[in-house]
Amino acid sequence: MSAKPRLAEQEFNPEPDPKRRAIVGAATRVFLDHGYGAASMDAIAETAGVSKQTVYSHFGSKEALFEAIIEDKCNELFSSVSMPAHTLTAADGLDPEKLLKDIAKSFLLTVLAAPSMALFRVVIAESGRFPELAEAFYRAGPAVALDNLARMLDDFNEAGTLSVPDPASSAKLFYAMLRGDLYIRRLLDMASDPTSAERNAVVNEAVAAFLAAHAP
Amino acid sequence: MSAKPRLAEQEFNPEPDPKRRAIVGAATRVFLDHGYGAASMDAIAETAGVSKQTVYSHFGSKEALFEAIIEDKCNELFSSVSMPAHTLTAADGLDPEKLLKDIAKSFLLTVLAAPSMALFRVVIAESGRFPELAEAFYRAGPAVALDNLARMLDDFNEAGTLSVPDPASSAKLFYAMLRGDLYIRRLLDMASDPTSAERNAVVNEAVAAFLAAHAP
DNA sequence: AACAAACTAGACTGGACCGTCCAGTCTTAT
DNA sequence: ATAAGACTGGACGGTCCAGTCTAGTTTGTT
Repeated sequence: MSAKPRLAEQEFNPEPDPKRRAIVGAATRVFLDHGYGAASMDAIAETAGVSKQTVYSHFGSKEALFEAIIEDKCNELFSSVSMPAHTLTAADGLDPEKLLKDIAKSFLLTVLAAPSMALFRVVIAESGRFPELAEAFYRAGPAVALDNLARMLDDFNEAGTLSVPDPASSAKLFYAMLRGDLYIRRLLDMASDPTSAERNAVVNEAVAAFLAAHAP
Repeated sequence: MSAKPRLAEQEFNPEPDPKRRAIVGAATRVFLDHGYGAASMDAIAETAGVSKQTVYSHFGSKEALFEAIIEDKCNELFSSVSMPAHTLTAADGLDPEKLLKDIAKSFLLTVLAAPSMALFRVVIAESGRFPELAEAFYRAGPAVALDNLARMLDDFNEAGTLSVPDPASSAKLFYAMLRGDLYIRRLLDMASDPTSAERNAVVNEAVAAFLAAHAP
């Protein structure tokens, strides 16, 4: 009934419902800042500059709004993670070191940034109450990244550039190496958004160790 | 005023106040199960089999109780992590592979178990509201583990058994390798407590890669 | 026995919050 | 003009909870 109260005013919409976008933006900020429990629907409505009733017209409940916001944010944040590897998979004859470094840099740039951290913290905190959100998060992010990297490592293995007998495990190991001390401290909100130099130090050490362990 | 209402009834206490212990136990369960916000003081009092006033006599507020419980649990869980390495540091002439595997197994056994996971989830979730708890967690756990491992790697480096030019960074890398996909899925509450075989698979792969990257 | 400290059970206050309702306004299409 | 539908702003019921208070009971010490 309340799924899509909006009619197709314009099929080629320049802005698909500004109120709805305002609500989504406000809810994203409030939920990611305060967590599910501490976020109030009044605060969301006020932040959006919208009446509370309007919030309930678009999203039926606090739970529904929360789920919509989290899934939205997952897709937004992970779109950069899932895209580039597709184009890279086909490219053979490339330097494994450069490619791994590019992937690692892109990964850390996304994952260590404040929005990803806030999302991850909330998803972890609510994984008990919203297990389906935790799974959606995993499938949209880590699962895709692991899949792409494993496929790429398999290419390198067959090309003889690297020795990767178990691409899936090696892909997991590679990303694990990138989630070092800095990652933990970011999760605990003890470190601020790192500089590219700090990220590169992690990238270089991880890639060097990974290459040493997978020399042909 | 309410810091220590209890007198020194027995200096050599066989059980330092059973009521207090009941409250601590109940609060630990409730806080770790439901998180700070969703935990109610009534539920804690009832679980402890104690009146609410007694809870407030021992711990002045919900915040104070929460902080006490979290710090308690940190010290309890990390006592196993901080102890063994002390005895190992002095032992030279040992096989690095065996030692690293022992450390890794002990680490994963502790860290992937349900109580550590529950604690970590809550600390992450409340790291914004209770930054000092996040820091206490880090200092009692990761910091100690990193310190001990770095010292040990330095010993191996000087003995020539391994090549470790930067022990602190290598220690971080080693623990990072252990926090792989299984760790993430545990954090997201998607995987149940792993079997020793599952843990050992992670250990073997990580130690092999670490040794390859630090061959003398 | 007397007394004080600790405890219990339950009522109570004050406030936050979810979700609903409603009277009235504004926009848009017919 | 009229009608339909979205939105506002505020009030409101019901629930939950932190923390306080009271009156009465247990416990241990002197």
